[in-house]
Amino acid sequence: MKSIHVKLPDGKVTEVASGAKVGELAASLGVNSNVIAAKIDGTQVDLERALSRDCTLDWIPLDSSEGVDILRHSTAHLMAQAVQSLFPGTQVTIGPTIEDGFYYDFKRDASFTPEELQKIEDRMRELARSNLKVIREEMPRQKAIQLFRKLGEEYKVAILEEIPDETVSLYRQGDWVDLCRGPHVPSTGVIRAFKLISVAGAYWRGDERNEMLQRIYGTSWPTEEALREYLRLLEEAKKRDHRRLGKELGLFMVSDTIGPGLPLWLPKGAIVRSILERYIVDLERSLGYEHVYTPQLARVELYQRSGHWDHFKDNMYPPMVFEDKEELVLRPMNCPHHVMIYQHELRSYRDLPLRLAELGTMYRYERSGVLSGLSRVRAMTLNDAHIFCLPEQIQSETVSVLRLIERVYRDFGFTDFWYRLSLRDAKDKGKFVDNDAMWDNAERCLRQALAEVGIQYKEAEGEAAYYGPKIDVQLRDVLGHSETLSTVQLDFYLPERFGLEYVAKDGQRRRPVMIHRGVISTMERMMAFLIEHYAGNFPLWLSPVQIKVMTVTDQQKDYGQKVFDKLKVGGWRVEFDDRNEKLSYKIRAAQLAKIPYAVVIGDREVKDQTVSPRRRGGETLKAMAVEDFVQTLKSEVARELGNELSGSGG
RNA sequence: GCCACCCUAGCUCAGUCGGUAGAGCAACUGAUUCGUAAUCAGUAGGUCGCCGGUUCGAAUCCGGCGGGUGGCUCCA
Repeated sequence: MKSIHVKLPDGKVTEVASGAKVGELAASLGVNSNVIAAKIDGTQVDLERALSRDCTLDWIPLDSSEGVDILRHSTAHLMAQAVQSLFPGTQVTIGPTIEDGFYYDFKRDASFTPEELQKIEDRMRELARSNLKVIREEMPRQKAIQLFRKLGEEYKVAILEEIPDETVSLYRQGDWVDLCRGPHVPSTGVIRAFKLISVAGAYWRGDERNEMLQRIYGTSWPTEEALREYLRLLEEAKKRDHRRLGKELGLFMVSDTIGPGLPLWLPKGAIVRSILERYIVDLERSLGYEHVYTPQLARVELYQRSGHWDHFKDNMYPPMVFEDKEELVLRPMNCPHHVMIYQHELRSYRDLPLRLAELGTMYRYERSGVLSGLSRVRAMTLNDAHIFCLPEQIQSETVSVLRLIERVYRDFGFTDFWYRLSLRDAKDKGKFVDNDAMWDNAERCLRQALAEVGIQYKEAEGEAAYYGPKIDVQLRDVLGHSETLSTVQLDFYLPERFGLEYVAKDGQRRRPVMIHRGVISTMERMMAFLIEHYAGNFPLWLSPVQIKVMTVTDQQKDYGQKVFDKLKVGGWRVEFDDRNEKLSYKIRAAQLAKIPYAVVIGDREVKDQTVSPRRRGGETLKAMAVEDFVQTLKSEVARELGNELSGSGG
């Protein structure tokens, strides 16, 4: 019998008989029983895989990221097995792993009820307990097609018909079989800590023209503790949800009567917003942006000219018609308005780059199913700017926008984000402007800028704007959804459509380039992120109410009022709680309202003409004069602005 | 827009098998004057999302519509 050399993870080389199984080698070496799969020369394999040549071997333990992924995939299989045993006639389609879990899409006429979900979970536990061996089997593709056709699995047949390989692999556990690349856990007994989460509709192959399948989401973990911890984190995340905190803290509301996706900013939310607006406008002005105001209505012709009407109509509200003459639309974007400002006078190359910025309110018709709190709305105010520049300024302008984005994120302490280079889908002719040279050029410019700043990014085909490619910055909300916060879009198209010109050094008329950019997104979405980011505990400089003055008894009302007035006049956002309640009751209320400072006033403070501040969270400061307290506040704000807003760390 | 689920007082939620609504918190009134996360008592508050149907009778059953939630699709 031939023997082969296997290099183990510790670097040692061992000799085994050709044909020995990976799992047998693991057992003979006494490796951790947690190992559920392995990698041969970097390719994942089951423990049942036979070793047939010299190779390098790595173990995949259950609690490694690869191991958990395999576990979840196997759990998806277990669920499909349970579903098909409980509901004969249900067809399987695909069942991949996703972050923190898995799903499987089924074709079944009825949808799954919550009770059925529970039944499925129960059946899964039975199947797991019976510890079925998971067996891989390879067969010619045509034979597999016959097999699944006989089983009535039309979707699997469809998938098989598109697989290029002539040999495919199946996995069997008990009497159940599925088409799958693998690898899988050696037996169902490995699957212990799982939970089915929800049912949802999903289109076959993700195309809404196709039939809708029933998708079941679930999660699976190496241990019960890990599962419990995950479920606990989910609960925690829900408490940070901006929709919940927005309601609890009185920041914003949505009214059915006004309409979905049209949020109202309550006084406290409006304070935060106005501070944010001042922050970004000041920052932009310091960087050479000029702010403008433009109207929210425009003639339809404007958008026909800009191309929005052809490419963006589905997201626009229908026009308002006046006496069959004039048609006006609510604007979905203000780039054409800024184009008009550019064209208002003859521009010289010396005027460029011209950076026009606006906090502009836009209206976009979003399909009802996608609306969500403040992060997905139909009326929104964008932190928008359009940079008109010379072609040779593209890179430096793009770089400075990227630096601005990085600066702002540092200021607010955002760390969980990534860059996406969004490109067109060249096959989708209707969706994107058709001009290959223009797209290629724009794409090259963006790549160069990203390289200059040294930014890592992922590419996404089909995510571009209709007029050009863009760099998007994706942030994750507390529930794990990724949303675009910032964007830099390069546009050769609108300048062409509107015939923009500048007078070059040689006196010739030339065409400028436009860069569309948004840094803090819309005020709505930024607010949503900030609420979740701070879990409602806004830093002092942003907090809608900064201080709550409270008396211990009615005896201190007069002095309390004086303290309150002094702070109010000093420009602090302060409230006075002089209700006839116990101090601890008032403290609790202030804490729940997430107010940074409670200022306690009792007999001692009246006598000494002091205040006793208590920080949100419970830290009590020693009694001090109001003036000293104000100094404390001032230095705290300075520290926040210093650290957060200069980006100097901290 | 599509699939599923949900909608009861300002908020969070009970409400068995159909017999015209209940709690806690908040609000208000009174008592209490109490020093760092809930003092006690009382009062008021709801066309049970809306419209229609079944029924002697509907928060409860059925249908339609609206809104929300989780997904799908879309996402400038």
